[in-house]
Amino acid sequence: MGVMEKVVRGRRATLAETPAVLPLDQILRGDCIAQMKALPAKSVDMIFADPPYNLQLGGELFRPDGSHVDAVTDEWDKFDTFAHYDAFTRAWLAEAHRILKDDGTIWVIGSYHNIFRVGAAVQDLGYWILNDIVWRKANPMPNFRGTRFTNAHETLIWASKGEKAKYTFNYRSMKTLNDELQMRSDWEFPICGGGERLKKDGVKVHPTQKPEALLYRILLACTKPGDVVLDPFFGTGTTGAVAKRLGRRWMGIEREGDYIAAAEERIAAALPLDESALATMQSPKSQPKVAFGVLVENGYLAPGTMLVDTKRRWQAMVRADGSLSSPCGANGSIHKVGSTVQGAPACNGWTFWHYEAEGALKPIDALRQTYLLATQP
Amino acid sequence: MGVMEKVVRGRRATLAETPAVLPLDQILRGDCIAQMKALPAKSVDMIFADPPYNLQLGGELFRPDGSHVDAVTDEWDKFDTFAHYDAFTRAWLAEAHRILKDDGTIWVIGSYHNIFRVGAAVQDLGYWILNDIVWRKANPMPNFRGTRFTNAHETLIWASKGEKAKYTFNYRSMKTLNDELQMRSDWEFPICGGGERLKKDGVKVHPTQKPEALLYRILLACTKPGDVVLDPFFGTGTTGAVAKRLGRRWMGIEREGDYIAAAEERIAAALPLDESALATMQSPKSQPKVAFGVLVENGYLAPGTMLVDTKRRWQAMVRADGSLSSPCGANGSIHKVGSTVQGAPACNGWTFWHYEAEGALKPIDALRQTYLLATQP
DNA sequence: GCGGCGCATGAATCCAACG
DNA sequence: GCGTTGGATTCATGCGCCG
Repeated sequence: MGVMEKVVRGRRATLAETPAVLPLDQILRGDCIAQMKALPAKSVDMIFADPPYNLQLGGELFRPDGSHVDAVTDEWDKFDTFAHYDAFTRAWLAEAHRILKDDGTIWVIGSYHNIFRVGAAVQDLGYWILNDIVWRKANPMPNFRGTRFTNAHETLIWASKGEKAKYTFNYRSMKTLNDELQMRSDWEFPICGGGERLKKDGVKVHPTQKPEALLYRILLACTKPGDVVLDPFFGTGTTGAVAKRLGRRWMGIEREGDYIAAAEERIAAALPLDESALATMQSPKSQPKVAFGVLVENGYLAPGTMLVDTKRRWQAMVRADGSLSSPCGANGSIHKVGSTVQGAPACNGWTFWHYEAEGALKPIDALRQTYLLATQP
Repeated sequence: MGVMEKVVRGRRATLAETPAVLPLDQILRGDCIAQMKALPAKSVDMIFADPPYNLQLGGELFRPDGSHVDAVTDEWDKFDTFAHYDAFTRAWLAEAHRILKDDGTIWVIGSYHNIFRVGAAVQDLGYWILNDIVWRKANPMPNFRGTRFTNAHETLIWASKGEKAKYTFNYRSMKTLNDELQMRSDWEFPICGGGERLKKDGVKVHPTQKPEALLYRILLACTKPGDVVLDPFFGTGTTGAVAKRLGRRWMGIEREGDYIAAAEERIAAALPLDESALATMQSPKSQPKVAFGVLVENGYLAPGTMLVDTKRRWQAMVRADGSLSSPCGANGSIHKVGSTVQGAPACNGWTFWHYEAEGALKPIDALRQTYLLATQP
């Protein structure tokens, strides 16, 4: 379905905000620059871009056990020179700048192979960098030959259209998400795997699928419900799936038919959250801290439930007053018992303790998020 | 004391490695580009650089000729300003490239204001990026206005002189430092404060003094004792103080007299570590090599002994000359036969092949360790 | 059904010395 | 310079099999 058909789908489109010509909630097949050129100026609230990294990999790499490392060798990641990569980068970033609303922002993710070139281009094109964000990978691939530091992170750039531009930043939502501390510029997430990783016949569909948690935090931080999000390197549609879940409108541009097919199936299966769950936190006064005990009081976690850490090395039982009790005799708050059993000076109980749900371990912080989303007006 | 005096001080200087013309363990006063131009080519093992971060925050900016650039905020001049910063960056990076030994490396630290421009320049000048490292600040300054994410990190770039260049990386030291796990690309340190922070009349001497722990890890990872480290933006001399402590030679370039005075006092007070304390975990490859045949010669393993892998899927017989012979016809070194029987591109015979001892399988590498322990003084 | 073990795998710019 | 060879090198996670 091409951009020229100008079809509008979905529920939340508001004429005042969203030009009717936008092909919302669709994947546009083709080259990202050409497709962006067909979109109207100042029509998009946010752009998330995961462009080719230009990895410049050499020969084959083997693990110490002799197994072969499946590298990113796709044609779409190959560029002859830095100059070619720069020209491509500046071309799509310039189109992105034209399409963005004046109060819109752009996110770009990359690694040291490309992010410096991307960042310089972002600045040269007049964008104003608001933050660089580090995605710390909880489980990165090791450096098998012992020749460098483990490459354990990727970098994201967040920028507005210019120095004086206004932009959306849901400060309270981020602070709430971070246990009432300001959200920092370093975020930790696992790489995309398990049930979230799209596979076909047991083989990963896309070599670099991003975790939904990453997009969830970005969209929650920098967009409002109903906002239009464009992903010019859509891949298997993580941006679209999370946007649908969070009640945002989305557009994706992708060249590869296999990726498009996987993305469409995935997004069709995604469930939007309740309207009520989407309200973001507004002011500190209307947003008190959530005590762990409140979750117990409200039935999010039953007294007697056993909590464990991710490695099941320690456990503790939830008591009726919201305190924990461990078999070794430690009692107190989720934070205190967490630090005591570990012998650590401090511990964030919200992320340390996990409960069993649908056969998987989930941090109790997830329950707090559920609670907050459900109770905030 | 100027560079032209060509004084050599200190203990570890080796004529073969360190040209006598280097002004070692000194601060050179003046413009960093001019001072670097006076240093001989290929004479420095490592460069650590903490350049001015940027112009838009009102920091100092100098053109390649050393003249001062007035801060400007006009939109039209922003490009002009970036261009000047880029020219300055490329000028000092080019000199640094000339001064570095072919197996030397460079470190540059920066924030999102400048690091993308620096990184692009590093790549354009032919350096080969080895890692980007994130310094996660344990105690960053909060974002007081609640308009962005807390800027809680800075970025370092580590690069060799070119794609094929060799370089020093003390892998074992880093792994040991990190509790026997590979050192990752994200490091956490507190910002410089407390007794480490240099103050004069209660006021901090330098606005961006770096923590010694950061330099400690960098020098430990990428230099050997006696190596020459240059810091072209010396400031209050963190690089010099740590280099002295770790038994490395250093050179600093700095323009401001106040910084120089503070740095000289600080470095004079720094205590070098003991030789014994400087010893770090060594990679096995820097231990004396032991040929497998030596073990046979010395009776650690008798000719005719059958070796097997851990799962007893393959076996091979030890021959008198230290080669192996497998039933399938493969002959040669322990590595070659190991790779041949597996059909693998490579194999570490020392860990692949096992012998039977007391009813258990032990790797032949254990015999090598025994031999080394028995024969090393 | 549960726990333990083995195996697969992830945006990776991944060797050095010698003849 | 290039081909050959010695030999050094991995962490977290999810899944499936087996006892």
